[in-house]
Amino acid sequence: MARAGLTVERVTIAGAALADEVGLDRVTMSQVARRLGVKDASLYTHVRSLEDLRGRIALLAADEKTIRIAEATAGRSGKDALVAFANAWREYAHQHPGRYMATQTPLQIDPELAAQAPGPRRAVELTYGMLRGYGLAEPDLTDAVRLLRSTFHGFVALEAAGGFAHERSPQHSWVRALDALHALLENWPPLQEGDS
Amino acid sequence: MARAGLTVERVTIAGAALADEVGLDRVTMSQVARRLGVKDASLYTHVRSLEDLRGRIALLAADEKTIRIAEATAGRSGKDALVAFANAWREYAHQHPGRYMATQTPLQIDPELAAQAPGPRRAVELTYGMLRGYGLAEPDLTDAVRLLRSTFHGFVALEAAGGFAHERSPQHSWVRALDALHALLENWPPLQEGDS
DNA sequence: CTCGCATCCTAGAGGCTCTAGGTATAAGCT
DNA sequence: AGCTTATACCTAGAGCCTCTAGGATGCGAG
Repeated sequence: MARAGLTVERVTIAGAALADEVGLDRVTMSQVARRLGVKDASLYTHVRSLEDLRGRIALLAADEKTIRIAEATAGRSGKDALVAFANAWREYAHQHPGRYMATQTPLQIDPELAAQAPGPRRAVELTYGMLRGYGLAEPDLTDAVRLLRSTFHGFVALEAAGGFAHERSPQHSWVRALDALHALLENWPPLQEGDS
Repeated sequence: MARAGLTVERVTIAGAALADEVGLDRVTMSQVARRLGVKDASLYTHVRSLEDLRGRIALLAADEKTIRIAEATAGRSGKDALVAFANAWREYAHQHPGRYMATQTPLQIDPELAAQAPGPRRAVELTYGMLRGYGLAEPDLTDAVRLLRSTFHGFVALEAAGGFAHERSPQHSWVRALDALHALLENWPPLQEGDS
C-alpha cells in the first residue's frame, strides 16, 4: 500500500484543524487518524501520546499567534501598537478556538521540545517592545506585561465560554478596555504602601 | 445490598473533589463511581452524561466562588472591596483548580438548570455593588465589570497554565495589578474618538 | 403486610488509547 | 540493477471508557 507520508507536523496540523472544527476535547487519536486516512496505531510512530499531541497543538498555536501579533504590530508604536497587538490576539482566538484552547492547558510537554519552540521568547520580546513607548521600568514593566496578557487572555476566554451573553456587545467593551489599558499605561501608579 | 444514598448533589460533589485532586480531564464516570462505592451505570440515574456532570461541577464552582466573594466583600467599599473581591476570586481558583477549570468550558448545559442556579445573577450584583463607590455610569459600568472579570480570570488562568514561570513572583504582579485597576477605576477614561 | 417505585445491579455494545510484533516500501550501497 | 536496511504503516488485542437495556431489591406509603 502507498505510504501516507506522515510527519509530526502533518499530524499536529490535522489535530489542530480538528480542534478548531469540533472542539479540543473531541480531538482523539482515532479521529485524527481517520482524517489522515490511516489507522490510529500508525500515529504513534510520530507522536508519543494524545497528551503529547495536545501539547504540540498548543505550541503550534502559540507560534502562530506570535507571528500574527508580530505582523500586526510591525512599524507601530504607542496606542496603535497596543490596539494592533490586542486585536491580533483576539482575532487569532476567534479564528482558531480549538488551537487557542489548547494553549490554556497546564502543558505537560517535553521541556526539550518546548525549549526549541520560538514562540514564547519571541512573544515576550514583542510585548516588551510594544510597551517601550510608555516609559516603564522594571519591575513595573513585568507587572504591566502580565496585566495586559491576563486581560487579553481573560477577555477572549470569557467570550469563548459565553461569559458576555447579554446586553452590550463584547466588541464595545473590548474597545473600551483597550482605551482603559492605554490610559493606565500612560499613568502607571507608583508603589503603594502595603504592597510589600 | 444497602443502598448508597446517592443524589445529584453527592455525585456532583464527588466529581468536583476528584477534579481538584487529579485534574478535570481525569474526571470520569468510572472514577466517580469507584469513589462512591457504586457501579458506573448507577450514576446515570442521577446525571445524564459525563458532559452533564461537568456542567454541574461548573455551576457548583460558580456558586461557591460567588459565596466566597460575597463573604469577603461584605461591609467593604472602595479599594478595600476591590482587593477583597479579587483575592477571594484568586484564592478560590487556587484552592479548587479542578472546579475552577470546569467554569472555563463553553458549558453546553441545560438552560433550565442554569437558570435556577443563583450564582450568575448574584455574581453580577456583587460586582456592580463593588464598583458603586467609583461613580461610574452605564455603559462604562458594564465595560469596567467586564474588564475586571477578564483580568481576574486571565491572571489565574495564566497562573494555572504556568504562564508566569520565571523571575518575579506572581504575587507581586497581582498586588500591582490591583493597584493599577484601582487607579484605572478612579480615573476611567472618557469615550475616545474612533470608539464607534 | 404488601405494593410500587426509585435505586442499584449485571450484561454488553461500541469507541477510545496504546503496545507488540509483522509486512512492505522507499532509500542507500555496491 | 540487485541487495540491504530502516521505518512507515499494518493487524491483533488488552484494557479502560461511556452509555443503554433490562432485571432485582430495599424503602416508603397505604
